[in-house]
Amino acid sequence: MRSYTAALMASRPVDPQQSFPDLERDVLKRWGERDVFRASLRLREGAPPWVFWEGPPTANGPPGVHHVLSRAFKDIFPRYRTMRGYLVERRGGWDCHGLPVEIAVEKQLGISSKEQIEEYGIAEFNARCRESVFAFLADWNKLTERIGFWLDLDGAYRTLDASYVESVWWALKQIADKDLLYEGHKVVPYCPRCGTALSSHEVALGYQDVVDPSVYVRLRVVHDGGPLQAGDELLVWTTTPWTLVSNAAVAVDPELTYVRAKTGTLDAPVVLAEALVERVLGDPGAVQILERFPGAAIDGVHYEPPFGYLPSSAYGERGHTVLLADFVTAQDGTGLVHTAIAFGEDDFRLGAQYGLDVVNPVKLDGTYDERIGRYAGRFVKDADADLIEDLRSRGRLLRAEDYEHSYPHCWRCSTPLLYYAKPSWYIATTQVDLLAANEQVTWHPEHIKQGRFGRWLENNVDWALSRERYWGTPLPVWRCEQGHVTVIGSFEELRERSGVLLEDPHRPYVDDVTFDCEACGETATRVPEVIDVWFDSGAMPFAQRHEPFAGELALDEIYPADFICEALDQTRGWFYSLLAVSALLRGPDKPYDHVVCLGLILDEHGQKMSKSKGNVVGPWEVIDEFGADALRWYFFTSKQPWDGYLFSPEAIGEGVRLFLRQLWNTYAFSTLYEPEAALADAPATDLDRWARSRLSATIQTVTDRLDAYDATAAGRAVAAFVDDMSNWYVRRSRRRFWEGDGAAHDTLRHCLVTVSQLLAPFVPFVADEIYDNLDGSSPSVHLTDWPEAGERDLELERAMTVARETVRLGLAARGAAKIKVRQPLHEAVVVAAGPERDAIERLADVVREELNVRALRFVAEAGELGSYSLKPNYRTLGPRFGKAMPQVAAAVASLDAGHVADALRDARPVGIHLDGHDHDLGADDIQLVMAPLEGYQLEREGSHAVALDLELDDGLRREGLAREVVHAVQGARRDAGLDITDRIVLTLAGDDELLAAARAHERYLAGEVLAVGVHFDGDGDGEPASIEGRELRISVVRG
RNA sequence: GGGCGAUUAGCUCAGUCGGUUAGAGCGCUUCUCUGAUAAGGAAGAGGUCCCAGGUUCGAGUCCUGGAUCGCCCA
Repeated sequence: MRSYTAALMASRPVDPQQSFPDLERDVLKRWGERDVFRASLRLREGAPPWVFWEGPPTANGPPGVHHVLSRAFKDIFPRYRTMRGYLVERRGGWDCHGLPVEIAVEKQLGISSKEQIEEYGIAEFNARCRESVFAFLADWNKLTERIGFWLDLDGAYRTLDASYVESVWWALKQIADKDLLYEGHKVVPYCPRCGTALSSHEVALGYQDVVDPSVYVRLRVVHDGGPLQAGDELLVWTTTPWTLVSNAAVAVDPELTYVRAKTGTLDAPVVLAEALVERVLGDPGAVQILERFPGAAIDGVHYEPPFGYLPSSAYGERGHTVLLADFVTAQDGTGLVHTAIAFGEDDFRLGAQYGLDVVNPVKLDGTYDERIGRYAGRFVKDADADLIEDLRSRGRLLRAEDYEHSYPHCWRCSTPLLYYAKPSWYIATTQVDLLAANEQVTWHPEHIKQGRFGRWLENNVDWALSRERYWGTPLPVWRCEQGHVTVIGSFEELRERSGVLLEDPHRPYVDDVTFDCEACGETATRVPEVIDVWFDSGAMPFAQRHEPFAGELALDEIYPADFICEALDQTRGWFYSLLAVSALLRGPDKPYDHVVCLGLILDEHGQKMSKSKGNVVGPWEVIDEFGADALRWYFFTSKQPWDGYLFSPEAIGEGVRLFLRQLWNTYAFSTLYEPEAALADAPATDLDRWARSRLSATIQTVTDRLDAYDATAAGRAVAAFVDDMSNWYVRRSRRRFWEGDGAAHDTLRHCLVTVSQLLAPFVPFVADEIYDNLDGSSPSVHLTDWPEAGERDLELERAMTVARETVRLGLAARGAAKIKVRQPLHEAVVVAAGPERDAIERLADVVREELNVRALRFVAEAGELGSYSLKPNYRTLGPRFGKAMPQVAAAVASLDAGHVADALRDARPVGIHLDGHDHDLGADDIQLVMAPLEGYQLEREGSHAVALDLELDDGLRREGLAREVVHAVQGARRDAGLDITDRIVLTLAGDDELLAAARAHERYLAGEVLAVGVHFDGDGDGEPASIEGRELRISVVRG
């Protein structure tokens, strides 16, 4: 066992009022001076690696408190693993490309369209993007450092670097070589303002509740056919009237039942799904059903389109006819679905199935082209009202109303998205087994795997990769006029073909590079698109190292990461792109092992934080007031992180008061007293052994929970131990510290130093300060090895639990009797038997002192103080007796309690009779419960009770008064502003009985108040005090 | 409309394998202790464990349905 005596002498004095933010700034300085982060990596050189990947944020906006959340969790596990002996490299990274950056620059420039960007010049525009993307880099770095997130910021990877781009190209080439990169003509969510298609994860970011028109349109049947006659009207429903101008067909479910119905208000019969008659036409009594038939019966029926701008022939043979489809439902609308091939995914598929031609009369800026007559040039969404009016005036409208629903908008500019058939480059992620890769990942919380993420992967569609934008990794696809496609996988390959070695691979420079097509010799030029930024981030594992060009690590040495951590919104973002890129390149092996998935941060009322609501709590205001440790501690321990947080400064302050202050004060106390030479080798007590055993238990729990990525339970276990130290170990051991007991000092020091190690991953600043002052044998706690749990003394731990319970009961009894703890009493009578009694006897001194009684008397029989009643233990008996439990309970209740108590004490079984069989019950099966006798002041719980002898004799009363005098003098010391270790000369005057009591216990009094001299001849001008109505005058002079 | 999650004291949260009388902290009331602690201790008030069914000897816990909230998707 190590002695801390030497270290003690060297320890700095500790300010109990220490400001944590100030302390943290000092610790940061020390880390800098001692180069601790780098030292922690050097220390583990050659050790087995434990791989962490930083999901790159974009630094073009200031970091918020939710970034502190993810950065706190990105820090705790790497710190822990480092202490466990792994080499944990932590490279920072920045996501540099993408629309957010372009939007910000557009705002700066006061422009808002692609034309304006090209007018401005792509080279200059991208140069501005390059600057703007790091506009808040300093803020990010400052915050990262301030919260103690150890990350290699100098060596951070950047997705805009040429080396990074080249690795991304390499990956795309690999994918193309597997025939998984293709250009498709698909309906994509498209932002007409940004002029680009959006990926599904981008669409997910922009759903808004909006009110759209909901229109029911009547389409006149042209020829008799099947159950229908010319002039009948097909009813279709849509919430996008602007697509009606390019209506190409009507879809029905072949198996659904439709009706031809006559209403009171319309001349012609109408056609719709039977199930929707009432919803669409109202009062069913006023509707006459003429025919009922399945949808298949009207296959091929011709109708007049709602608008005549585009002739049926434009769509081919089946233009403006009824088609059979599998996506029609009778959930809403009419059961007949308006189909505009260019503007819906289902529509497009159906059109392809029936061989309809794609006709798209909407230009890329979202306005109608010249084919749409009077609407040409108008933004489609703005034309809705006029189109509806047009239908109404021509008798084609059944009804138009408002319809509130959630509709996707552009996540950056809030423009409503259009679904739009466009050529676009895809990665065939449906051809790789993403589910198999996910299967091997361990998610925290578990349900993400099969739930949110797994369900989403099951419905995975091909990855729409291309963006018709400027600031991004250029799609490395060149195409000649013959349409031959060449995918370039490196700068060197491009140089070989074109003779150009790119310095900057971005647009517009890369756009100028051409070469002769290998297949036909014609000139190949690059396609104009850049790629989805999520592909950039998904390529981060190898691109951050410029692999495979650097040639240091193979893919299977790079993958998988041991740990990644991001917020829940990344299920469709980085979690997906990492998984997909890995699966595309290396198959179904897991890309990452453990994922901690964090929840959202809401304000204290559960509202989203937003600038417009003014409820945003910034990271700096919290850190400046409470410190980074406080914020970290809150995130780690206030709740399970994936459930999200109701965030308020008050909640953080509570953690400071209840945990950090308690820890700090315990630490400060440990530096107040020095061991006396004579007591340096004092023997360890049960209390010492208890503290060390509890420490071992805590090490076990914290290690176990951190291994399971459960910071919450781990942190709470440390807090519980710190509370045990502060409110029990130190409280019960104070006198030993005053006296200079070496064993007590060593125990407390050992516990605190070990706690500082356990806390190092959680609250790295306070932990390091405590370690540095109390031990300091290493330059930082973060350079130490994680503590090993020592042996535990389970019997002693259990005994202490019983003893503390006994104290609690005794104090409750005092409270009930209104006898202050200062007043000593003769004895406490404890009812306990067997191991409980052994436990209390073993720790009798602790119990006596805490209760301030001279003696403990044990009563094994309940009879003297109360009587036992019996209760069955359902937990043990339930599984054994099952349905018979009610009879067992009755049998137990009818046993003689005294007899059972005797039997159980002697470890003899108790028999009950049930259904003609005898059963033996043991001590675990029956609980003895105290029932009090009348007339006794006692507190009981379970089988265990404490009663107090309240009789006072003169001796006890004098001692009680002496304690009151001590209490009063301590108050006077404090009022006089003395340090707690100052010696005094004490002069008392006043009530004779008080003075007599003080005189009788003079040595005790002097010892307690650190008096080097006590005089009882005061002249009455000391500080007045009143004890039980008696007057005392106290004068205190520093001695 | 679908998926996932949540709902336990005024507030923030625990609650293991289904087991007796559901816990902690904060806040509140009363009392108390103090030679580290703006702390600690005791007592009190505060609960239809979202609702309704079901399974079970026994349900906060398992099942089914529903409500509300959040996120995601249509």
